[in-house]
Amino acid sequence: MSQLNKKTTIKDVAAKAGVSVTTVSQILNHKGARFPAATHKQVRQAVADLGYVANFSARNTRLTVRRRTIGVLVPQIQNPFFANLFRGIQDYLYDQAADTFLVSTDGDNVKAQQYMKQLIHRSVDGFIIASQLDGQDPLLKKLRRLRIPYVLLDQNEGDQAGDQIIVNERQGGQLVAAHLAAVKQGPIILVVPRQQSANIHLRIAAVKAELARRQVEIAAIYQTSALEKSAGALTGRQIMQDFATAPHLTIWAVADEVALGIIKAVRQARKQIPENVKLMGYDDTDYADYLNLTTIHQPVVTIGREAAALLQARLADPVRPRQVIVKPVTLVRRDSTSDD
Amino acid sequence: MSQLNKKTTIKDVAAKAGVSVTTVSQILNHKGARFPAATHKQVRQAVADLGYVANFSARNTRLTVRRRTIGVLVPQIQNPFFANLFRGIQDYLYDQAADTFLVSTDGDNVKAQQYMKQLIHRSVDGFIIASQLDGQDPLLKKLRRLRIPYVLLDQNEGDQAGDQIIVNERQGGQLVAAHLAAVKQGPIILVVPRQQSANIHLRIAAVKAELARRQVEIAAIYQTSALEKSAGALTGRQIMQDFATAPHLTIWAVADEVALGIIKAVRQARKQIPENVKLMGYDDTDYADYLNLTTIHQPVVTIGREAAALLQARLADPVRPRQVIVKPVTLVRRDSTSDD
DNA sequence: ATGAAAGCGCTAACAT
DNA sequence: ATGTTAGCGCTTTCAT
Repeated sequence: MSQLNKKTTIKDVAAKAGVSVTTVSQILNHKGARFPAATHKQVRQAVADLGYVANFSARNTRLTVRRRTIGVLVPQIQNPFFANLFRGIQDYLYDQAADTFLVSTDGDNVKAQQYMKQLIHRSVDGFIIASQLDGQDPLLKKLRRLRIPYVLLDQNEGDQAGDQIIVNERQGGQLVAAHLAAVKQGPIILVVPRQQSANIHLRIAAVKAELARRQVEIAAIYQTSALEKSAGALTGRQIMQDFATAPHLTIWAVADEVALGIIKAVRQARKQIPENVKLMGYDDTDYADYLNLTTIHQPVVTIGREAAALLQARLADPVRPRQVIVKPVTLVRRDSTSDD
Repeated sequence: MSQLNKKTTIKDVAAKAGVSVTTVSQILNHKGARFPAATHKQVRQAVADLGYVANFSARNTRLTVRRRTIGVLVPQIQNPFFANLFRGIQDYLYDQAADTFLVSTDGDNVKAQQYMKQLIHRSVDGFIIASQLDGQDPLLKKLRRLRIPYVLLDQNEGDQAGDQIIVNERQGGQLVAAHLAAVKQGPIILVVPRQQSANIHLRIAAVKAELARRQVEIAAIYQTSALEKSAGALTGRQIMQDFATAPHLTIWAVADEVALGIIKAVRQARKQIPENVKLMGYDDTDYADYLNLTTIHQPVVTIGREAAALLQARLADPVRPRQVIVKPVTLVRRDSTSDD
């Protein structure tokens, strides 16, 4: 059988085909027009027989136009929001001759740092970062120092260097507030994360401001430990306990995943949505439609595609003016806030 | 400012530090014990000043132990089942000095083929394949020809070459049937995919066999076009229409995502789960718990980790005997099949 | 303690 | 139509 380790090289192919390595290289790179069909055939045959694949690294040392490599950093790939973001990115890059290393940081910052370091060592051409990072984050500082371009998603401040795609959080917050005011039933409760990234902070501030403008009172604001279902369920249980005697409640959760946890808590408290509790989320995750959850739609697949496009443009022209794209959001009404 | 294109090389660093490239290389690769601290400092300083990162490809041409690269193929990263699988894989590989290219094939076989081709050209060391592929699939044939190792997930036959992790579908099917028999209320309906991969086929066959053994009748079997929420909803609507007059139904869906679509259809038909419809899924996706869906638990994160371990072992020893690991499943009872 | 030189597998310029 | 040679950026051997 075949040797255990030694990969077959272009030399082996050349020897087997009875030609020089140049001939093999040229033909395999579609620059062998001058060689007769017979030579092509011999070479192809030898390649097939030996199962030869050119060494990627060796090729790259000489090649001028290389296939690009992109690093993608998301906080949680299990969250369908980020899964769809990734789809959008892959969608675009697929046609653009680039491959993506995906890193799901899962709240582990040390891991994220180390992974990033690895990807940098891999000569990754650029990054798309959806994990919340402060502009002063050592990771971003490092990227800037190394002049590795990156596109930041959903972080409205703190970084003045990278291209960005942000969502109109002010508009989103206003839509939330207006809808809460319209469907309001019993006390209004907001569920927000303890740690607030810039964009989430803006979102919440906009909700508060618009409710205040409409003179609608907020009964309570609960802090949840993470933007995850389990954290939402915990907070939801607390709410149902604290407001056990209230026949009606109106709750807004900062993200659909959190709302999903609250749905569970409401059910466990043997209350009904929307009869007893009107619930609203944010993101319009794949699941919102199936859970009948009123929410704010973010065009996440599009955002992924545009982020990839932004990065690609930046790679092509490192000195083009910095771009910040703002995407609008829309309200999606579903039964979780309906009247009956 | 810095030049537009030219990356800084080890030569630039050497020049700036006033030493030879050898010295730089040695120090940067932690083989510079013999150099005095002063030299180290100069080199590090030059590296920092220039923002130097060693060219990955150039390094790799000489390096003996390289960081590994793994390709991961999943049908749909938005499905939390596969997102968690990926987490398991990344979890394990992270410590094992390997990085993963993720490809979500999204039912596009042409795209999958082309992506694979790219990854092969990238000298990917091995693949973990969760996309359903026939053993005769050209993709697998190619991998075998090129002697690139791969681990197949969840495909019980058709391939005798790669290591595999499979789930005990027979056991799963029996658990489903036993539970259906126990909670049965009205006609029993199965929802299965039109295209059945080997493992899904086994699962369904086991359900049928066990129901037959228990002399429990299946009222109808519906075929759904894909293992997706939207397909499930479509089929669910059809069921609710066909059985509009039945006060009670018992439905098993081949996957949680499909069950989720059915939940929506049931709700739209203004029926209640579990009062009117007892519903059961398969997979125990993150969402099943939040939707109160009775289902069969597959230890997916573990499967991901073990798949990665299997591949790593194979890379370390290409001639070790072929491994096939069978994982057990468990029934998870929730309210969607409860009594009241 | 340091560097010159060889060589990794490949592509490309330059003969022939 | 084909091969010889240089060189990519790096690591490693071997002198000094």
